[in-house]
Amino acid sequence: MPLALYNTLTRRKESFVPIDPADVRMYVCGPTVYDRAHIGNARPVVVFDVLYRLLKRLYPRVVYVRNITDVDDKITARAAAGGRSIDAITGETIRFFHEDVETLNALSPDVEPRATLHIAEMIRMIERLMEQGHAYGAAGHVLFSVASAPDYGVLSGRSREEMIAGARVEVAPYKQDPADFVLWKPSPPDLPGWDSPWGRGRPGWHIECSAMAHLYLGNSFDIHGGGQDLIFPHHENERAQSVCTHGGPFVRYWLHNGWLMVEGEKMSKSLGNVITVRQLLEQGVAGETIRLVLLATHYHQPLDWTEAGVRQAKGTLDRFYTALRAVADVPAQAVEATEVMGALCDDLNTPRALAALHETATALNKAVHRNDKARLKGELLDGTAVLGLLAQTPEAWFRGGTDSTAIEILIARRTAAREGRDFAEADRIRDALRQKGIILEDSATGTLWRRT
RNA sequence: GGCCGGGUGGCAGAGUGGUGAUGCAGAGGACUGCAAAUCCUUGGACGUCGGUUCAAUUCCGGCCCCGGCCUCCA
Repeated sequence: MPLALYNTLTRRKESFVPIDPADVRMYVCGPTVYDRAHIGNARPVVVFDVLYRLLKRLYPRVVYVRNITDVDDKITARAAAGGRSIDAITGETIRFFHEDVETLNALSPDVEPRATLHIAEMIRMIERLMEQGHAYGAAGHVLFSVASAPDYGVLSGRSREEMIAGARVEVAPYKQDPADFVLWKPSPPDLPGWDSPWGRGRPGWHIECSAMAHLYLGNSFDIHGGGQDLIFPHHENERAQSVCTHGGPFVRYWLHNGWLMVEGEKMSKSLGNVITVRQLLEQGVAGETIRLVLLATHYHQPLDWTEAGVRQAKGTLDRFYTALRAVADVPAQAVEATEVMGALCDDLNTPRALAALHETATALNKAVHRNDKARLKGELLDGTAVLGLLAQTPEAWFRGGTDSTAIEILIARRTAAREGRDFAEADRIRDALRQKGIILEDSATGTLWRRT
């Protein structure tokens, strides 16, 4: 099935043609590890996880690299404020990040390189840029010369003049050109630093991605992803560095996910409405529910995170798991969810894929013949698998973490009451369980229960 | 100020030059002791003003509103 992706570089949806179909390569900007992952961090993780799963179905080999930025002024500031070492903070935050990402059912990337372990590669790249006249030293810094990059600005769609005219930040006096940016900056003894030809210092923000992408994916690769806010300056600068270092094309398809809002407002520290994955989990929102909320809006659109949206995602998963539970005794047939694949191959249209899954669920609920059930069950499971959903059993989804013994005893008592036509007692037991968040469902074959 | 994206029914959210996705919520019905779940039926939309067209929610332009970026925020 042909895949089409919206390419930020051309501002068009294009058919995806890999450089080497036997070795598809993707790089996604990962977290800066100084704090717990919030839902804005979770969005690209989940979105590009779906793309990764899709690519793995379409191509025999996919290499997915997602970096970890573990040197950054925000980390340094956090360390200074909390009186903790940088290593303690980054180590803990990486552990937390992995925990959170696992609850979101995101697959691990093939490579997850840390910036601090690739300083040598960065230095080498900066040296090459200097040799080629794309970079210069000034006041202990090394700066990238934007004027030397022929097509600088094509990714973000802005001219150098516009950027300089619109700049709100004072231009450092040592820059030859106001648009030039830092490749390497000096570090005083109290800040993290590495020895380099330009003295003890630390890398600028963009060079780590250029260096690590080059190391693991080569001069040029297929897909580069990240949040929309990274288009400028991060990806524009990263692209300029890489193109100037290696000559030819860098990335074929640039993909950017939209911004996330909370209850209609921008999510920001100043508004105090930042929601972390951890907070949601502690409130009892399942990781799978979080994942579905993030996939219920097309990745390119802004996503408004709301309580209502969380409830709706939970309801959708209840519906899917209910359909699955009803056919627990029917083995799934191995079929491809072609509607879902078609939707995802159309620029990762997850809402359309979910609509198709709803229709499959309805058909499954209606099916009477065993072979229809087997086929539709297979279709539902295949489609949700690409989306990374329905990864658990209905049993675990509906009852996970609940002590069932007491509930089973009450259900047995209620069944006895019903058999004796004592509906007042039966309803009393049902209401008592409902108070505890347990919903009963009577059927011809017995009484089922689930948590709300 | 410059650049970019968006405005779809009560809500969420796709899509399309001409038969109005999908889900939730609402209404009615089937099933049930009553529920729950499930199934069936059903009302309801394309910010605004113009233009192109036989025909526009869909293409073009103006306007209004919302969001984002503009040197280190995913």
